Amino acid sequence: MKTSIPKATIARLPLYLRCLSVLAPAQMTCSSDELAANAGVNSAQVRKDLSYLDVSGVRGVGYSVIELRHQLSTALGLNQGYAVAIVGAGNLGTALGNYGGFAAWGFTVAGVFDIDETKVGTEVGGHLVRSLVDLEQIVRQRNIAIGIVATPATAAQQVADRFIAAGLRSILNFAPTVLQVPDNVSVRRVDLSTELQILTFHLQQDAG
Amino acid sequence: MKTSIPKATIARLPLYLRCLSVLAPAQMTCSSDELAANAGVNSAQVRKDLSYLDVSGVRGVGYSVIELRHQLSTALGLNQGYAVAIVGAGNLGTALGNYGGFAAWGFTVAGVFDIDETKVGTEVGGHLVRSLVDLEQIVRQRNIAIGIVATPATAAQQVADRFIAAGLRSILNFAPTVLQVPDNVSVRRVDLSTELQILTFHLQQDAG
DNA sequence: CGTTGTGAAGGTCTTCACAGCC
DNA sequence: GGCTGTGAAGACCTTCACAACG
Repeated sequence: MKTSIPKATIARLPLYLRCLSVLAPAQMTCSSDELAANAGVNSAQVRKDLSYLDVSGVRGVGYSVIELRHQLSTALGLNQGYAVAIVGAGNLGTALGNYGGFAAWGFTVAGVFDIDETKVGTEVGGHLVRSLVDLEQIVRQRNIAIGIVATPATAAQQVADRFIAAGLRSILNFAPTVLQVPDNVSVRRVDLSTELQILTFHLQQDAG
Repeated sequence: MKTSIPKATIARLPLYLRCLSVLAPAQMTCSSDELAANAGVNSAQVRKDLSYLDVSGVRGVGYSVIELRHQLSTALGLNQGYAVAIVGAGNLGTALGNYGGFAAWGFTVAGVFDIDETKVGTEVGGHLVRSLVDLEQIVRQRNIAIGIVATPATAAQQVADRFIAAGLRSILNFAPTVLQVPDNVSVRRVDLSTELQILTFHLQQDAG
C-alpha cells in the first residue's frame, strides 16, 4: 500500500471479495489464476491489484483465503458498519428495502423516506417509511453515511442537495439524472437505460 | 466515424443523450461546454467523443440539438426498437416491469418470466408473468434481443445459459454474480453492493 | 514445480493548447 | 468573439514476461 490505489483497482476489489465467497468453505488458498477466471480478468491484473493491499501471497501456493478476505474488507472499509438512507419508497426503493445484501456486507438501512404522506408509517422490507420532512434530522441523529436516491429524476437533485446539507458525503443515485455536487462528495450512478443503450450499441455493431 | 469508437466514449453517449433531453425545447444549439457541464466531464472530452460520430458542429455556435440527438440515437442503435425479456418477478423484476423508461428509449418489454408458478398469470407493470419453461420459445418467437437477469444469484448463471442457448447475445445482469459467457455475448453488470463498497472505500479514505 | 511479484512495454483514455473557422 | 476540431503530451491502465522463491 505504498502509493494510493488506482480507481480501476478499487472498482475490482468488491469483485474479488465476491469471488472468494463463492469458493468451497474448505478451500484455504486461492491462486491469482483462479480468482481471475472467476472475476473475468487477467491474472496479472489480479496480482497487481492485490499488490496495493497488505496481502502476501505464497509463491507456488497462492493467497490465504482468510487473509485475503480480511484485507479486502479492510481496504474497502467494510468493518465499520455504515448506515444508509433510502429516499423514495416506490418500486425501486421497495426492492432496495427488501434487499438482503445490505446486512451481509455490514450496511444498515437506517431510514426509508418518501414525500408521499400516505406512504409514511407503512413498512417496506421491515423498515418504517418516514416523512421526507425528517430527512436531515434523522441523517444526523443516526449518523447515516450513505444516501441512496431512488426517486424520479425530477426530485433527485433536491434530495441530493438535502443529503449534502445534512453532511452526507456519499451518494448512490438510481435516478436517471446527473447530480451536480461539490468536489468533496462522491456519487455513483446506477442507470438502467444507460446500460441498455450500451448493449444496443454492441447489438448494432454485430449486425453490421 | 473513421476508426472504431472507444469503449469509454460509448459509455458516455447515453449520458449526452440524456443531457440533451434536459434542455429547454426551444434551444436549437448546444456547445460542448454546456454539454460538459451537464454531463460532468471535460469539454474537450465531449468534442473528441462527438468527433467519432457523423456530427458537425459549427465553430462559434455549437452543435445542432436536433442533429446531435439524431446522431447519438443512431450511433446507439436506438431507432430499432429492441425487445427485452425480464427474468425474475421479485422486487427488482417488478420495479423493472413498472419502469416507464423502456418505452421512452424505444425498448419493449416483450416478456416477464418467473420460476414460481404461483406468480405465473399475474401481472407486473402491465406485463403478464410467464412460466420460465417458455423462455426459449418466447425469446425466439418475439425476437427478443436483450435479456435482463433479475433473479437471485443462485439462478443467474442458469438463466444466462438459457438466454444464450436461445440465441440472445446481450445480457443485463442485476444478480450479484459474475456470469461466465462466450466471447460473442455482451454482459453488463449492475451491482448494488459493488457500488456501495466503492463508496465506503472513499468514505474510509476521507476519514483516514 | 507452480505461483507470486514486478519492471518494462504497450494500450487506452484524458486533457491541453491552439489553429481554423463562422 | 466564441467555439469546434485535433495533434501532441501526458496520465492512467493492462498485459507481458520472467526472475524470485517456497
